[in-house]
Amino acid sequence: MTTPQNLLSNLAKPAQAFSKAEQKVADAILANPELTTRSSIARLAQAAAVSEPTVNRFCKRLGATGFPDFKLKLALSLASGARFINSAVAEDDTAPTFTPKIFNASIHALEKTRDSIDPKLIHHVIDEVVASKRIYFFGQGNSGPVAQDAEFKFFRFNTPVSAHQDPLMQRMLAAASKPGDLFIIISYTGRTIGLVETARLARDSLGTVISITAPASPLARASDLAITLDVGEDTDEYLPMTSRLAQLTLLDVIATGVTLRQGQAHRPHLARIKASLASTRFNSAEQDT
Amino acid sequence: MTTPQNLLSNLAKPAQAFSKAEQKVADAILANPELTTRSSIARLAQAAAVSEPTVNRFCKRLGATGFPDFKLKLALSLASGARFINSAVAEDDTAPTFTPKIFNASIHALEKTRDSIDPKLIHHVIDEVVASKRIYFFGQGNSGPVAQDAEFKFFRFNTPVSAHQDPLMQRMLAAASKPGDLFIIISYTGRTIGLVETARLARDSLGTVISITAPASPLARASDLAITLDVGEDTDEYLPMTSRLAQLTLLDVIATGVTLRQGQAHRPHLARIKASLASTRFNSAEQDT
DNA sequence: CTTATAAATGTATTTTTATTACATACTGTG
DNA sequence: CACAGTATGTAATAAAAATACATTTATAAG
Repeated sequence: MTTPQNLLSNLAKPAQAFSKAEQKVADAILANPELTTRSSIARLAQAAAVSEPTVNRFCKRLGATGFPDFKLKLALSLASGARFINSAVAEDDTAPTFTPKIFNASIHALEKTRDSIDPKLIHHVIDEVVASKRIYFFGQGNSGPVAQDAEFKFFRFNTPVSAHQDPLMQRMLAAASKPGDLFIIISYTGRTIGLVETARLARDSLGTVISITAPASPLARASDLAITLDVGEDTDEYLPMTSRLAQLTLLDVIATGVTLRQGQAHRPHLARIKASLASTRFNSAEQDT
Repeated sequence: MTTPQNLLSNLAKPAQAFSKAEQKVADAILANPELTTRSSIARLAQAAAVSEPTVNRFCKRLGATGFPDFKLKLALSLASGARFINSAVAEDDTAPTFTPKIFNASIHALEKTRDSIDPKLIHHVIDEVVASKRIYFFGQGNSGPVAQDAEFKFFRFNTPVSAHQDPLMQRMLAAASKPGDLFIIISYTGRTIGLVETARLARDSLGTVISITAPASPLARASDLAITLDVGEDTDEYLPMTSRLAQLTLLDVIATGVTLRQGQAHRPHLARIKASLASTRFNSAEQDT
């Protein structure tokens, strides 16, 4: 993806030392950025009540090579929802204002994750999943539901799978592991003592450990493979959730990869699962709940 | 946000009846779309080995008003990751190709949800949450983990909250409800018989029911308030997951709204929760797990 | 296999748009 | 208040895009 230039927030920044005429240009653009992306330099110059070269200089000052390039960058930063990204939710926000902010933060986190994932690593993880005889998903606290979700996702494969949130259960299963057992451990911080110890136990007993966690964390070091997610997290106030979306999507990527690897083999199995759900629905059944 | 034009996928579509020269233009653009957004019409014409008016006509045929407008739209569809959106994961995809596809599908789902949410409805939902004395999150199957996640999220408020996935438990709690009890029921299809009955039971007993579900579904009709999500779902093959991301983010929006409404009041409570987690971490504690 | 006709493409021109060079008007400082 | 130095505008030039129109190419009827 193109580097987000985020022109727009630069424009609005009061710290920017614009000259009088340039400020007029900035104001005119801010008044209707959408329109600006489709305007000619003459039109914008008129709207700002300045001369055309002033507009041109303004564009160059902001890092564009000229007016057309500026319009392009502006359009790009408009498209990426930059309008809200940098602005955290504030005390005086109301539903119409904070709703897009939160969605945009989530979108931004997914974009960031998408651009930072190493496909080779994913490939290796899929290898491990396909090779495994038994899969355990472990998570505690907020990551517990993620593990559970993964269980549903991986249930369609023929490999036995289960999710566990209870630390004692996790520890027992890890200690009893044997080759062919795959432990996928999810932890945003990678610092939860219980999970790190569990990972070590599992490897000591010859199980394989894959973690989805923070870069350079104790858990990452204690794993055979670590998919590290560095989603710049929300403030102290608002509990982390964007990381969970990234984790969930990542697990979906892995599940999809496994599906593709298995090809046609697993499909009858899938059909059986669907059929078993039909009777729990008011007609026109779909696959989810 | 701007309507995604998705020019790019139109370009690649083989169904498009392009003439010989126009096909050359399409190929030239597809060869390097990024570059095209910064090219002049002359440069592109040369790259495609056609005349300039041909390029211009090509642009108009694709719905642009001219070449500059075409470049703008192309840049926009490039930025929105349109490269992959319409292209479902295919049998011959490998990790480097399907990974961005899945992330983009998720991003797209969130964008769609963001643009379809009615802030007034969110406002009402927040009213109900703030007014409630007890909150229950119900979900079955894939939505179970979402309910559980919500429990974590809402735990920081002083209102007692719990999540339940067991149908019998759900039914019992619903039947025993009283005014002040708020049931938030999550179901992608809105057709799970057990959940719809549970909703009715809860309302019969004077509890309040809010659902996060499909538009015009039995569950939506059985609820006091229904937040409907219509995330065009994945194919039959790949189980629905984008809907869950939308649900999760939506719950985050609601939780944020409640936080803002409560203002400073709940903060000591939050601090206490954080302190209680500190000892489970390897130094430098963060808030998630 | 012509030939008429329409569609497609290209050439040359005009119009629009952007940039540059340069002149003028400000701003602040000694 | 004069003199840098910067900021802005004017006018000319260059670049880009769109148009009008000519030519070619394909298509179908005879």
